[in-house]
Amino acid sequence: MTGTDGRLARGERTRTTVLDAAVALASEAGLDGLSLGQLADRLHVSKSGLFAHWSSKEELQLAAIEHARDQWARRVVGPALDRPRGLRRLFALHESRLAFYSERVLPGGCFFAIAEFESTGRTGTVPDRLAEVLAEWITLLERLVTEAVELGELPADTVPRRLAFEVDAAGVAALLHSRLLARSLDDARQAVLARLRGLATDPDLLPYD
Amino acid sequence: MTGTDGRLARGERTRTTVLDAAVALASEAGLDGLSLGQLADRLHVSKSGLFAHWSSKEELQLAAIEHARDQWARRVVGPALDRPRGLRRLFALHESRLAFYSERVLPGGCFFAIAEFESTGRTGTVPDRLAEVLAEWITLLERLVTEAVELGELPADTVPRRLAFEVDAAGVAALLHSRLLARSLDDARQAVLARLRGLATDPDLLPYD
DNA sequence: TATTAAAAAGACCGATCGGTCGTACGGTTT
DNA sequence: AAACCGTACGACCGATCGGTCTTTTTAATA
Repeated sequence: MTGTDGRLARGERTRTTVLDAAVALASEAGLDGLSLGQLADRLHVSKSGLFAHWSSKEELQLAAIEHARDQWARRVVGPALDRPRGLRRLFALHESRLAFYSERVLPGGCFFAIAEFESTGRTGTVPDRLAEVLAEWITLLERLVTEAVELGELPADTVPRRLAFEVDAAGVAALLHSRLLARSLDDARQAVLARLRGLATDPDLLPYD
Repeated sequence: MTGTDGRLARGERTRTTVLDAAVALASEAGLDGLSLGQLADRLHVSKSGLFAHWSSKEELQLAAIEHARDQWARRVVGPALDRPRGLRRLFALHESRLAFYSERVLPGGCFFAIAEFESTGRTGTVPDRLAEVLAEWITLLERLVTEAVELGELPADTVPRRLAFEVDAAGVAALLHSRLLARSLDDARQAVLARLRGLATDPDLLPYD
């Protein structure tokens, strides 16, 4: 009987638990401010126990990136892909992103935003991987815009890159100011909604408010 | 003769030099990542020499905030206030902000952006002061929008808070992605320009491209 | 039951963190 | 000249950083 090895299962459980806490901690302090000692304390495990699973802080950082990416795919991208292709899917993606922030899934708001700020000007495997994941995100936004154009729901002269930038910008600013400006999440929703309804060939594809 | 005390003058010179470096360093590593040891090394002074001017790291952080605020007022806000009140001044503010980023005045791009991200969820005099400065900035944007409305250059039903949010959002996203997306600064300019021209009662107040 | 291997702990390392203290230099005042 | 004060330094402190090594615990297998 070798179907489930209790030891490996325990390790996998531990790994998931640690990465959950690591992503949460890093969303506040950044990947750099992520301290192994604090992480161990918070989880009531020993610091050296962490090194049994990741051979260095950098490896844990890389694992945390993958963990955060999975979380984002499941909680933000996934639900949007359930909506019909085109304008509605684009706006749904924006909305589920804002929901991720307002529900305070992560205490710091967003793992990748602070990580991207932190890695400006630096080099290494961590910034490289972050750049890849962020390029993925922008590409997804552009693709959803392009699909809406192809479906005739947005004008043919739309510049997907720029509209994707605008939608993302509202999300970024909403996150950055969410502590300071009470209405930032609502503003971000309204701004994108008004913008998309203004461009749409059929505004009724989107909610009124 | 007590017009200028050489000792005080020397101290003031040192303080300015240190704060210049501190703001530059913090724009990359954040106010938290700002290390007194690294700062001292970079300036070729002793670490304890810094404590002759600021009694703690927190005091230096607060002084750096004021220094960065002065720099922002001089290099970004000042030039915009030279333009005529209304739409032109609003767009000039957005442009000089983007110029601040593209000229790489600070190696990390912007002192306040990373500081705001860093201080999410924390309390203390540093986050409090940061919140004040950022509220100042948003209020300035709102005031310029309101002035444009009062001059009849923007429609009467404009919501200043929301338009200010949109303009700021483009700037924030431009900064965040400036390392990753080559055209982010240009996109931020075009997006706001198109948005303002679309709203303006007289689009000719703004450039064509 | 004895063996084996993964998981976790504990003691410890050099480096760096923010911060303190005593001291020396140099310009100002008396 | 002496007293004074702002500036700056070097030595040093306890705490924490990322990381290593050895040992103990836990669970599956022979």
